[in-house]
Amino acid sequence: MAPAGGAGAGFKPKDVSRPPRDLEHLDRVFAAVAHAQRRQILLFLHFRGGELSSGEIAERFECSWPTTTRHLRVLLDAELVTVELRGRERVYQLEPDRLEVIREWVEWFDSPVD
Amino acid sequence: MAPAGGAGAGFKPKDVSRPPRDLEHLDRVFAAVAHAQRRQILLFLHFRGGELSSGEIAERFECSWPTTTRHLRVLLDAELVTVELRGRERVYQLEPDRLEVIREWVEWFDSPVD
DNA sequence: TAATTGATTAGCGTATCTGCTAAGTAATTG
DNA sequence: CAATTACTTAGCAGATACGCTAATCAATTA
Repeated sequence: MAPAGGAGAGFKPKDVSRPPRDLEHLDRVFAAVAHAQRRQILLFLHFRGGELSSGEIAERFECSWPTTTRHLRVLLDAELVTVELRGRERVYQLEPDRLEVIREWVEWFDSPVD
Repeated sequence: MAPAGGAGAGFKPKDVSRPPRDLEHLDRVFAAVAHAQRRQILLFLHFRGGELSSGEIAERFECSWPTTTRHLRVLLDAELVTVELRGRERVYQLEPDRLEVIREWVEWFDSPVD
């Protein structure tokens, strides 16, 4: 047990030697949800059934469409969403399982101090 | 049910008209944990029993002490830690309950889409 | 194939973040 | 009370983040 040098993802014994990729991933997830609009986008996706086009998402926010596009890119890089091209639309899909790393991180604080 | 405009804290019906203070708080918490070293500080505090002096924390990290002091300030502003003065030491205490807002936020994604 | 629609990319300005070193404050020790 | 110890504050430089508008690209429609 040891929440790993940098970010402390909640992993099991066998994962001890995981490459830094995971820490980078955890970092990207936390960085992604650090912005209120990106959190909103994720929730919006959830409550709208898990998938929405760029336009539907951009429409929902007051900032410019390109700004929303960039937020979507950050969410994509964190793998919190995926995209699928449909005709000339781009449909973003929520990947709720990816949010588990956050939950797991918080759960470290439930662990006995020993 | 509605995760509130900006950040979507998990709150119950009676909280619907909470002032923006809560959204600001959620924002500060997410911003605070967005940095790997700050996440490490919280975990370090947890695994060391919940309280440590500035020196003990600063010692643990490679960056300069003032840099760590500022990270601690961010954690304080997010109310994830508190300080207590003891002689010339400053003892930081973990406030694990404050992490609940993160858990609650993630739990929105467990809710049925309806 | 020209025009339209849906969306991204490019590029820029400003603001915030993060790191550093140097200077300052406050309690304790000699 | 001077020196030391423990820590924070000030101030600066470089990197990132975020918002915008203009330009571009790709699929459809006329």
